[in-house]
Amino acid sequence: METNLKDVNELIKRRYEELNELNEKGFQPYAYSFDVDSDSEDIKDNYKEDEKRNVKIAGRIMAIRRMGKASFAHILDHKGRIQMYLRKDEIGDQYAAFKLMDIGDIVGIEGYIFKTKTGETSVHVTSLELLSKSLRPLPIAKEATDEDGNKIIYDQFTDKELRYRQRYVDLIVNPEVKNTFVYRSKIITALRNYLDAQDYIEVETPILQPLYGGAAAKPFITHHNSLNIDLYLRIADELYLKRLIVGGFNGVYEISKDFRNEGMDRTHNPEFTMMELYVPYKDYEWMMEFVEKMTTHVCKSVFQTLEFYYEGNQIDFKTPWKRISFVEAIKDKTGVDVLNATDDELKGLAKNLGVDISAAEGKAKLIDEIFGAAIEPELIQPTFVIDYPLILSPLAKKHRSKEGLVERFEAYVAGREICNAFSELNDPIDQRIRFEDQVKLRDAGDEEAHQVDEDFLRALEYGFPPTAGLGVGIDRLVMLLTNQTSIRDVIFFPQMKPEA
RNA sequence: GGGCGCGUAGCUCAGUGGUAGAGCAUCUGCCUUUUAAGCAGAGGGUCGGUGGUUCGAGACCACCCGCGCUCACCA
Repeated sequence: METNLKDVNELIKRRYEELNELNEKGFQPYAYSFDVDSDSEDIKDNYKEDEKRNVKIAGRIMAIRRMGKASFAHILDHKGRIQMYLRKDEIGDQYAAFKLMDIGDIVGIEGYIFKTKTGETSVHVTSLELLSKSLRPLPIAKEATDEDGNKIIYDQFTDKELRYRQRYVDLIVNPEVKNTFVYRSKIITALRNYLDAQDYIEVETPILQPLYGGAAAKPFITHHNSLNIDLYLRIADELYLKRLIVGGFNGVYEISKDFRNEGMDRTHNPEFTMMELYVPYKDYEWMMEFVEKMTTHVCKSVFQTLEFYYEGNQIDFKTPWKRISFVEAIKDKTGVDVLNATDDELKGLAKNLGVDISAAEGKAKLIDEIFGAAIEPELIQPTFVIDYPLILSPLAKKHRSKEGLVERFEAYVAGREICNAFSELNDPIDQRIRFEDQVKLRDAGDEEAHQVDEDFLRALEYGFPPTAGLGVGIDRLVMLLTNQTSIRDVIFFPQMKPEA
């Protein structure tokens, strides 16, 4: 047997030999199709003692117990595991073929449902077909059930590096991983359904952008060959979606990947999923209620509850959520009015809070750091933090009555931000001033300050209706609702360094 | 990027200077309701990599690679 596999070991070599033997005996090891008419869950849920219902199912062999002329095996399909029972005297040649099958092989079976002596609902196989021969050994774990009915898993595949690099294997052998991703999908579907039901339309805007904006972040840079220009991978969708509101849409949203060229840790992946929504003629007050209603819809439709458990905290999403003022919250906690404090006072406060102030150069960042250290960790139950300092928010509209503030809110849950929203700045003259202030910050060394987007300003100059805008970090929302502590556990293929 | 930790068989892990181990998985034999099936036997290793110390290194030292946790930055 020839193979190109460099790392052929005994186990893999053995499987190639079996593959050959199957071919020689006339068993096609890679089938074209198999008609399935049931699944493991249906079989277990709908077993009736007095009926030998016939079923056809397909799945991956996960455990084999051979006893000479009869065998038991478990197969895993998209719903779970089911046991099958095979007898040589009933399936003849196919039993010989089964001897050449392994854990990991994908098979199609036909048979009737029965219960074993020990009470496990199983399929008594009348026909067995190999659908795909597996050539690599799975990191298979064994399962048992203890006296109290708890599942015990032996030698579970736990190596995080391998699990992330070979997610396909992780998904096969760690069923709860699949669960989390099914929830992720359902959460996004629920969001989309809710937005569609309000008649907001889902749109697509450029990922490759000549200028980047809509957030404070460092971009990835790429190059277009025939135009011979550098382009940025978007860090946010905001500025393009607002152009569409200028264009006259009555509410647009986009669920998409954004890219930020920054550090990676358990809450940051270089590419991540954002949902942004813009609704004309509304303000941030309206948007707060919208966020409450949308979150309620997602929680109830996906999880049938508003109560969640996350990192040791019981979270209750019942509305209305608490609202606190950004500036007042800091003042109440520390006695310092960040709006009127001098730079030295802010630095002193930051130092007292244990903030590393060498990294936070500007006043805006200093204030942000202070909030992060003093207030954020206490925001366990859903809380709207409202009315941010203007200098933190170059795209938000000035507060209608409070000097130095903008109409902006972030919702916090379990000490983490889950969304960011504001009454959008629709005054093109003010927007230009804000951009110019950003340029000053950039010139002063703030790499994450905005660039001036002249086309965006031109769009505003045509007339941008008053608009409420919202951004939701989908990965973090999924983490919260599925009780995952690492973003890598809610992204199928998290960014990794190349394999050595 | 800094700090701490980890990397030994397909998987989970022992092994702190003297012949590379265990359980599961794999292979051979027996076994027609088993279920971590069982019984008897067998094979399987570039101990992440490269240098060094030593009579002798999986272990000690240096550097490198990868991963995890954490701090910094951010969402």
